[in-house]
This record gives sequence, C-alpha cells and structure tokens, in this order.
Amino acid sequence: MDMDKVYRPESFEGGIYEQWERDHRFAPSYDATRPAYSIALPPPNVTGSLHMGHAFQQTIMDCLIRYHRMKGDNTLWQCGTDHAGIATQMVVERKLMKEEGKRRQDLGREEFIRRIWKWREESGGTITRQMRRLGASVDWDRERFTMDEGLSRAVREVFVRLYDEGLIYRGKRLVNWDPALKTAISDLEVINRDTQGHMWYIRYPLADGIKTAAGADHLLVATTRPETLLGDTAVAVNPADERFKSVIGKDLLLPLVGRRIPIVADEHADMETGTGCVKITPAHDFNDYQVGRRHGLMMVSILTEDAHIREAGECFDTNGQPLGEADGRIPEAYRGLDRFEARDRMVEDLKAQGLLERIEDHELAQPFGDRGGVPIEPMLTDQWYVRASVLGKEATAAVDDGRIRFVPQQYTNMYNSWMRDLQDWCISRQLWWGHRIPAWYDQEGKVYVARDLEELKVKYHLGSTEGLTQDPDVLDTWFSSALWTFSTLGWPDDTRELRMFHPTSVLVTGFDIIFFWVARMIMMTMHFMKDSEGRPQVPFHTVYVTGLIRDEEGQKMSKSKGNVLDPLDMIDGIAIDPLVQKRTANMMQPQKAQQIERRTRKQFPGGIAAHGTDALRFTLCALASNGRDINWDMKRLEGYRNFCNKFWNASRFVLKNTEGIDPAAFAAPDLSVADRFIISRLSRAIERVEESIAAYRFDQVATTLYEFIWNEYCDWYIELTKVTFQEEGVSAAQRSATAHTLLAVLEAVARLAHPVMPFITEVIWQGAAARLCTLKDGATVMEAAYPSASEWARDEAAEETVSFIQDLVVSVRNLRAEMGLPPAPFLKAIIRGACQRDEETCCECLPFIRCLARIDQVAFAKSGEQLPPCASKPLREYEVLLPLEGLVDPQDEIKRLSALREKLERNIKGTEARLANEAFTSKAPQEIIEGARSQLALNRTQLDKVLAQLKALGA
RNA sequence: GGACGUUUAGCUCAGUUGGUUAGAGCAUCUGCCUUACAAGCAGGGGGUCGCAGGUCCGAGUCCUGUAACGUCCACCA
Repeated sequence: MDMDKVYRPESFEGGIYEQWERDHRFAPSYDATRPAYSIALPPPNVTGSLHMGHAFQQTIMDCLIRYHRMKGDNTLWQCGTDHAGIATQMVVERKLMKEEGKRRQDLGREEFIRRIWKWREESGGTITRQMRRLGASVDWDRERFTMDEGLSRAVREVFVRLYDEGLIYRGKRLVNWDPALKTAISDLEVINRDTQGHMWYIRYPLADGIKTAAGADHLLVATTRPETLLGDTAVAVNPADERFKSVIGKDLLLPLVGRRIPIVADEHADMETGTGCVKITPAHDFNDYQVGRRHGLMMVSILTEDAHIREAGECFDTNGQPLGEADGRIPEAYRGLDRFEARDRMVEDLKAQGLLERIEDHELAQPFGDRGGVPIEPMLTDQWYVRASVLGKEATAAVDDGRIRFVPQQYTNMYNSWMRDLQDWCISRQLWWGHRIPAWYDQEGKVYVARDLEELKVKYHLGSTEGLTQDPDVLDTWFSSALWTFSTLGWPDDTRELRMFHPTSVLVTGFDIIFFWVARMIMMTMHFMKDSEGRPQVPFHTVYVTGLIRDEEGQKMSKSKGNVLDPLDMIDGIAIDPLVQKRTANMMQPQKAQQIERRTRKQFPGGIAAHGTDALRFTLCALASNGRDINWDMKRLEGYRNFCNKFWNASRFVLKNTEGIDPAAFAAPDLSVADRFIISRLSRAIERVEESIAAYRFDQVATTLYEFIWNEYCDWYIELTKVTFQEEGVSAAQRSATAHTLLAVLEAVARLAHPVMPFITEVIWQGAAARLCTLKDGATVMEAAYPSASEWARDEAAEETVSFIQDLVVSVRNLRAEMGLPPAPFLKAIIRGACQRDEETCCECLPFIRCLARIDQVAFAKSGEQLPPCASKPLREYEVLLPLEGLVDPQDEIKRLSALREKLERNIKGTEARLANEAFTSKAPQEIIEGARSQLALNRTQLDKVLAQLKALGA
C-alpha cells in the first residue's frame, strides 16, 4: 500500500477491518494445546448506539484480546447484545405513539412484541456497525442476543431449576412500584433524589375520650406523605416513651376516614425524631410494613397501579391473604384522584377540620424510578423473587478468597458492602418485552413451573394443560444477562466452547453495574457452573473496572446537558451543523436546545475533525489510569492523532531509505552503535509494555509506545541513521545493517503497538515485512507473533555511548540557543578535561556528533588549559566549549554562567549538609550515600570549571 | 450518618517498595519551512505536590487530623 505524505486514517481503516472480518480472523484457534483466553463482552442494548463508555471499555478489551491472540493463545471475544427490557419497550412505545398515536394496549401483546422484533431488525445493527468502526475484533460468527432461542432456553432452565430448589419463590410483598411504567422494579432501579418537600403535622384524635399524660386528646403525627393516611392501620410510639405509655393499646380515630386504629409500641418509633408518634401504613412504606408484620396489623392498599386512589382499600393480613370483609373504606371525595391531587385535597380538609397543626419545609430523599422518572410507590403485589441471600454466600466467598479479583482493588469494598446484606431480588416485571416467566396457573391459582407445557404435564401428572394460563410477567433483563458468560457458550449443553473458554479471563466494565450485573453474574454462575471436581466455577477471574468518561469540565455526559461526544464523530469527524442537530434533536426538555446550540458552536466552531480510530483508541488507553474517571480532552486526542502522523511519516522515511536493501546481506558485526542502541531500547520497551498489560495499566502501555516511537526511534535513531546513510566512508555492509535494523525495529514496533492501534500498524507492518521479505501471502499483523523482549539484544554499552552522544549534542544545542546563535551554521567545538575513554568515544562517534550538533570540528583541551573566550557548559566530568569569536557579548555569557554557578553552589551546600549529618551517613543505605558523594564531587568539579571560565572572561 | 476516591505546572494527568535537583502532553515564549513529518524540528520559562501536625537521616509517597470537590450505600415519621 502506498503511503500518503499525510496520515489519512479514513482512507484505509474501514477497508482493513472488512478484510479481517471477511477472512474470519477474529475467531478463536480452538487449539486446545494453547492457553485459552476469553472475554465476554458486556452486551450493549440492541437498539442502542455506541457512546464513549463503550468505546473506552471495548478499546481495552480489544487491546487485551489482540495481545493474547498474538501471543498465540486460543482467544475468544464473545459478543452479543441485550434485549434491555424496559428501555427497548419504552423506545418502541414512544415511537408507536408518535407515529400512530397508539398505546401498546391498542395493539395487543402479540402484535406489540412483533413490532419490537421488527424495530430490532431495523435499528439493531447500529451498535454492531459502530463496534466494527472501532476495530473491535469480536467473533461475529458467535454473536448472541439475550432473547434468541439458545439463551432463552438457558433462562428457562435456570428459572425452573432455581424454583425446584426453592431458590425462586412467589409472594405478595411490598415492592418498588413504578406508576409510570406500571411495573415492579428492583431496589437498584430506585434512585433517591434530594427534593424539597414538606412535613405535615396531623392530629389523630384519641378514641373513647382518652387523654395522654400531658392531657391531650390526640396524638400529633408528623408525615411527609399525608395521602397515605388512608391506608394507616396503627400509630406507633416507642415503648419507653413516658409521654405515651398510658395510651399504648388504646385506639385512635383515623382522621378523614373515621376508622379505629390502635396505638402500638414499637422500637421503630424514635423518641427523638418528629413528634415521637409514627403513623403506620404497612401497604405503602417499607418500615411500616415491618412494623405491621410485628404487630399483626392489617395492610390496606389504597393505590391503583398508576398511583391513583382506589375506590376502596384492598385489605390483607400480614401474610398477604385477602381479608374480604375488612374495613378499607375510602371517603368518596378522594376516590380516583391522582396521589398528589389527593394529598392537596386531604391537607385542605384536615386544615378545615382543625386537625392540621402545622406544615414545615422539609428536605427529603424521594425515591424515583430510574427509567420512568416519577416517584416510585411501595405497593403490595404478587412478584417472583430470587433468594439472593442464599446465592450470595458463594459469591461473597469467591471475592474474599481471591478467586475473583477486582482491579482497582477498592471496588472490592463496594462489592462486599453490598453483598453483606443482600435483599432478595425481585425478578418479575409487568412488561411485555422480555423472557416470559415459565409458570402457569390453574383456575384455583395453583402454580405450575416447568420448561414447557410438555414437561409440565409429566412433572405435575396432568392429563391436559387446558385451562392453564401462563404468568403474564417477564423477567428482569438482568436475569438473562446474569447468565451471559455461560449461556453464550452453549449452556445447558456441555459444549466444547464451555469447556475451553469458561471461566472467562476478565470482565471489563463500569462500576455502575457492579451490583446490577457483576454481582448477580457471580451468583448465578457459581450456582450452575461447576469445575471437573464439582466446585463452583467463577464467571471470570478478574473484574477490571473502568472509570466514567466525562466532558472537559468533569460533567457527566448526558443528552439533557447536550455535552455528549459520539466516539464515531471523533473517528470520522462531523461538521458543526449536523453536530448541533444531533445534540438538540429529540430532547426531553426542548427549551434547553438554544443554550446547547450556543455552547456547541462555541466549543466546536469548525465541527470536529476526523482523527481516526487509532488515535481515539490510543487516547482512551493513555487516559485509562487506574480506574479513575476521565475528563475528556480533545487536545489530547489531537496530540495522539499527531503521534499517528509521526509514526506514519517515520515509516515512510524508513521504507523510502531501505529500497533495494538485501535482507540476506545483513550481518550482526556490521551493526552501528546506533543500531545496537535502538535494538536494546526496543527490548526494554517490549518488556515494559508487557508488564503494563499484565497490570492493566494501559496508560503506561501508551506512554511506553509513545516515548519509544517518538523520542527514541524518531528523534534519535532515525536522525542517527541519516548519518550512516549520508556519511562517506561507510561500507555498504554497514549501510545494509542499518537499513535492516530500521526495518526490523519498525516491523517489531508495529506488532508491539498493534493491540492499541490496530489499523496504522497493519499498514506499517505490511510495508516493513514486505521490504524484509518476510511477508507471506495474506498475512496480517493481527496474527503475527507478539514481539518478545528476549529476541532483541540488550547492549548497555551501546546505550551508554548513545547517551554520551545525546548529552553532547544537547549541550551544544543548548549553548547555541542560550547564546542566541542560529541553529544552522556549523561551529567549532572544544571539549576540555575529558578522560581518555570519553575522548575515544567522542572520536568514534564524531560523524554522529558533527551531524546532529552541527559541529564541523572538535578539538580537545586539557583540564585547566587556557582558551580564547568561549561559551562553556559543564557536562559530566568535562566541559563543552564554543568559541565566542565575537559572536556573543561576553557579558551575556558571564550572566549565564553566574546563574549556573549559583545553582551549583546551592546544590553543593545542600549535599554537603546532608553528608555532614551523622544520622544520615550512619543510617542511609550505602548506595544512597555513595550517590550523594559522587554527586557532590561532580558538582564541585563543575563549579570549578564555571569559576575558571568566569575568571577567563574577566568577571 | 457510614464507606471510598480525588486534590502535583495555566489545563489534562503520570509519579512503582520513602532516596539526589518532582515528570509528560497540551498551552505559552524564542529560533527554525534542515528533501519522513509545520499534525513538524531545536530550545526556554513555569510547581513551597490542598492545609496542619507527626514518624524518619530523608516524605509528593507512610501515619493522624482537617478542608474542598466527587462517588457509592443507608436513613430521614
């Protein structure tokens, strides 16, 4: 492939990926003699689109996968998508309403589900297309969907087995009810938001003329939810509370309703809080529910499924059995009202009856449904539960004893604290989109659970299944995703993939779904998957938890803030108008659109430039330090795009300058010191990259690659090779050795960097390998062997020699710049006081030094030897001097040297003080003391030189 | 209320088991269109490491306290 002068990733990235996919390069080798390495992709929402978090996590997964594949491991990246019950159903419902003005009920369940499948057909490809653009090397042939037949079978299998083992049960319990979505949701889907509300103080009159110790004829009750008064079945006071001891066991008359309710003694009532009297509404408050159970109180459900007041309260005993004749009457005035409307009316009525003592402002954390967006309501309903407390035991132990490790470690605490008091998991949802619960009921309401009707007949000895109706509910989405690592590998069948790839190696995910997904996956997997000795198998050995990607101001990216960055826009670029449109379309709060447009236009006046996939991936890796959140920085992306350009152009240089080389003519003895230097440095870089990958430190991987490629390979090595190519008197064999080294290192670096930057490295690798004549037909860098540090000879002598050259060259450049001399003209340099070895090295490397420092002549002088006026710089043990020859005002040079003198004197004083300290010399390790001594000696030598030079200049 | 995280250059961040004079990129300043690259090259300036104590010969690093910001969990009648 020809390489353009300017790096244009869009011109080749897409094509390379298509070729890889066409050739099925992403499939595992299935070579059982090789170690297995596998990652299960956290399944994104099938109808979703790729956001920065996905791009981040997938980049990291792809790095790991590509690295292990190149290491020769039998590598599987299992991919797929999630049906995302509520989210998807909501999207399709909204679309239905917008386009046809219909609700899902208008279509009926079957038709509605058909529409969702259709929607999935149409828009389900977005995210997988985007993953391809990102370069994700997932095995597309094994793509799964949580609702496809195989996974659905796994879901039924798990449900039935857990039910038969008593680990799934059905019961009427208080659940978090989302009145907007009309479904139960789990604790985790409830978001507590601080809101400004009120506290109402309501008088509950005592029945039968009784009075409190203080002589009051009522109890004062404080509440933030006055409307739930309709469901009150008691008022609780603390048993030790002297104020109310005398009325315990007596009755109150429930305001507005007139029902007699008892005063009960319960520790739940805190003497210090509120008025000391708590109204008890067992059917609409989690604490009250517990109080109700302790005291055998009736539970009165007063709300409908959309949170309106019922015509009459539904009454249940503490076990949830209906109480037909009980008194659950609701005053006519409130029937059918919305809960908040009812509240206003009731407060008015209480006020009118003189039962409202006062209202205070009160800040409270109000529970909201994270999807529905309205306050949730605790409601008594029949739901299915998983006994998480039982399944959680193994799952907790696995993290405790290190079978599962969190990276970074601090997430272990988060996991443990949640697992410690695990609540049973409500898994039924009153939705249509999802896995239908495999339970049936007969006319009497008896429950039958089986994988299908055929099995049900046999299991329950039924002649016919006629008259049975299936439970209408579906399972929580996280129920099926909890099985992800093994259901995607073919479970419950005993497949080759399960045996090879389970447990998976690592899970890469965000901290936000540790509870939703990670913990439940561990529970389910350890219950169902056993190793050959019957011990529970973990789903993965390591959980790598990534931080969140925020905008440049540290704000969370969100549609409503209009600060979302689409990774695809950073790859391919986007003009400003489409970007504005994208950010302001389909907004929940359209009034914010103008502000968002203004800010977007200000931030991206010219839109977003194309940066390419490799630059994006490199940036994501570079920012991925230790699981902390990332404040996205476009400048950083630009910098790494420039880095790609640098790498690209360096490769062009190499290919251009190695035309016609004969790789076979290369011989090790002909390697120059520069060649040996870069080979040695490469070895170190490889070692460092591998260590960093093992430690999940992708920032270090990126830094190591950046520094090696830019600072060492480009800035020094390539510049040094120019000398070899241009200098007269260099043998053809030596030129050939250098050309070979240039190519060989480039080829290896392409392999080294491939996991992070898959596309540019493919182009470069192909070019370098072709030139080296090692390229086989149809070969790709992604299947080439990962470079090994031991294949590249360490040569400390060469590194030291090049370091000598670098010091000298940099010193001359410094002097030149500090003296304000133009960089181009050649100068004469004098080295004074160098030891013989340094002089020899200098002579050997003269061509390099001459060329890089732009010095046409180097002379040596003895220490203390008088020279004409010079600019000087102490370096190591010697001194570099450039004759002034009227080029510079000696006064400037005196100023410069005086500053240097001060600095040296400061250092000397500090080091002397340290060495004079008896405690230091007696306690510090020998090598530190030695270091300080030689530092002191060096500084003193240098100071002497500076002083002598100042004297020579007449200061 | 409980737990955790962060605080280092103008900005975004590194800084391994404590060890000389704390690093990088971006930004900034100076000089260069040197035939791989101006998306570049060479060089410079810029930090009392949130604050206060303590341990130690030695603290950005360890300990205690404290502040600000952030996150999670719990509670709030």
